[in-house]
Amino acid sequence: MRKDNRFQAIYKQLLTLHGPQGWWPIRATYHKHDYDIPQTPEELFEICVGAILTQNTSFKNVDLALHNLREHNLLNPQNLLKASEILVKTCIKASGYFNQKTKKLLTFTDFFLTLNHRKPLRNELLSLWGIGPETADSMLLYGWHEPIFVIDAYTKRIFTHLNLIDATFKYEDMQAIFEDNLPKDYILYNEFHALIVEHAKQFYSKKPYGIKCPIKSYLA
DNA sequence: AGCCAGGCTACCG
DNA sequence: CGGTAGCATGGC
Repeated sequence: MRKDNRFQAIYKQLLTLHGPQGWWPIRATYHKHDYDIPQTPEELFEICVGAILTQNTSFKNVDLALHNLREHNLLNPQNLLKASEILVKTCIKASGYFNQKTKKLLTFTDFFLTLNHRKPLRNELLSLWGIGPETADSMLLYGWHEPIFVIDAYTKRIFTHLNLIDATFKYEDMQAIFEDNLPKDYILYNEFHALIVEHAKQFYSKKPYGIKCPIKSYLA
């Protein structure tokens, strides 16, 4: 099947508009031209924790939570499991849904330790309570450098607005459209998703969505 | 003062 | 199967 080259063209447009984003932030720092993150097991764990905490939550609030966890030396799987639930909840309070997210973190951390440094399968992540497709794919992409395209609310909003995907498609169907129309490239998927988020924050955060979106005139 | 944020689960018809 | 209430806080 031939590729729809509009997907890669939009990527290039977004990169020109916003510049490299350098996800995933580690210790609140974006690494604009460094795609070799994480570099240590603890950085990998921090990415996974951040992926859970950022569910339906701005990363600003997540950053406050990560800071508290770091202060208490809890960005470490063994220490996190040893800590009291009260302490964990207190640390992550700013990221919202702290009761649910504490349970999610502990469930995930149990599983993380059983990995013994191997990469998890997507289905293994999805089987965990509290890990859905976006969280699993974010971990696999940004943590384990698996070339897998992350679909989030912003991606759906922008690309349905641009009439490039059907709003009724399910997660994996939308993901397949991106992956079928793009080279299977970790760095491309890494940047593209980050650029989508930045672009959505600028042009698709409040209704009516996309009014001043420069990509629209480019496509037309 | 609302509305929104880098979702997921449980439960309903 | 699709649709949606509930979860919770901080920023703007």
